[in-house]
Amino acid sequence: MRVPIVAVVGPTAVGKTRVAIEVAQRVGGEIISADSMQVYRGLDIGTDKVRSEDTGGIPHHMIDICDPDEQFSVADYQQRVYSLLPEIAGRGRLPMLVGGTGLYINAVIDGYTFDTAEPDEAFRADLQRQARAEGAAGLHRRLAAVDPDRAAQIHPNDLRRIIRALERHQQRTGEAPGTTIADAARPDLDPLLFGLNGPRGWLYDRINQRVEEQLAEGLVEETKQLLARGLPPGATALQALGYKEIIPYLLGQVTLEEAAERLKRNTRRFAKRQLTWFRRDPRIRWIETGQNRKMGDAVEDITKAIADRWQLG
RNA sequence: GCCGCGGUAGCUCAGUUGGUAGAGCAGUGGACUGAAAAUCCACGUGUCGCCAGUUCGAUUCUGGCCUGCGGCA
Repeated sequence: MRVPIVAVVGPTAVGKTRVAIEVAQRVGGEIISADSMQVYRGLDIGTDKVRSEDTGGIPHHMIDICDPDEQFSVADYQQRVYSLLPEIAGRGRLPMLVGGTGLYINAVIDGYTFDTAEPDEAFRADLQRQARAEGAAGLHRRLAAVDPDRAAQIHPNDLRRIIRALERHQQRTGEAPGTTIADAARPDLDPLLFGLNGPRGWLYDRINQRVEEQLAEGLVEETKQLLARGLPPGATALQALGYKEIIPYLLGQVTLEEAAERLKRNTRRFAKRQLTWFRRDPRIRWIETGQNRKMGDAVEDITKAIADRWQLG
C-alpha cells in the first residue's frame, strides 16, 4: 500500500515552519524536517530552528540528530527518513516533510538511488590538494579518462562533483558495478507537494529582518560556542549560513556590520537557488504567501488539498 | 548671491582626442543523486540631469536652466 506523504517546501524565511505546524495540527501530522543544517545540535539561532515551545505539540523529526563534528549526508538522511515513515504511519499520522533542502526532499520523495561508495575524507583532501596544483580542469580530464559519461555531465570547474565522481570511481575499481541501497527499503510513496512563496521583494525584506533578529538573539555567541568545540576545518556546520559569515568577524577580519551584510546577501542568494531547485518540479502546488496574504489562508488551502486527496478529516 | 566640483545601469564610479558607453558591487536565470545553507554555469540599453546652439553626427564642445555637495559672503 502506498504511504501518503506531504511535503511543504520553499525558500528560507517564507514561513514554512509556522504553516506546517498549523497544518499538522489540523490533519494529524508529524513533521520531518528536510533541512541539511538543522540536523546538527547547537546550530539553533543560525538555522532558525523551532523552539520546543513553538512546536504546538507536533512531533518534529530529523532535528538535532548529530553533533556538528559528525558527518552526515543525503544518503543518511534518506535512510533514516525511510525507517521513520512506517513508525509515523503506524501511529495513524501523516508524515510531513518540511524544509528547504531540495536534494533531501527529492531523495526521499523520488527514492534516489545512491551509489554505495562512501565519502572518504582523506581521499577528498588529497584531491583538493591536487586540484590546487593542476586545477579543477586537470581532475576533470582525469575523470573523463575513466568515466566519460559522468565527466560529460559535470562542468570542468565544478570541483566538488568532480571529486565525488572520482571518489566513486576509485572505490568501484576492480569490483562489480556498485551495489545500491536495497529497493526493498524504499517505501512506495503517495506524495503531495506544496511550495510556499511570495514576491521577491517581500521575501528579501523578511530575510534581512530575520538576520537582524538572529543577531539580537545571540548568533555571535552561538558561533563562539561552536568554534569553542574545535570543529574540524571541513565540518559541514561551518558552511552553514550565519556561522560562515560571523567567524571572520570573530577573527577580527571584518566588522559586525560587514558580516551582517554578507549574511543577508548570501541568504538572499540561497533563497534564489532554492527557488531554482523547486521551480522545476511540476508536481509542486504553489501557495502564495506574502504581505497581503495571511498565513492562515495558506494553512487553509493546504489543509483542504490534503483532505481532498486522501479523504481525511 | 558668488566661486569650485559633481549629476552616466538599482548603488559606487570609469569613459568616450565628438561616431549614442563599461567595470565592481547588487540583481536575474540555470544546473544539481553520499559536503547541498555546499558547489558550479550564464546574463550589463541605460532619456549618459533638462533645454537650446555648433556639427553630417553631441553623452562628449558652447550657452542657459534645474539639482547635490563644499567654500566664500
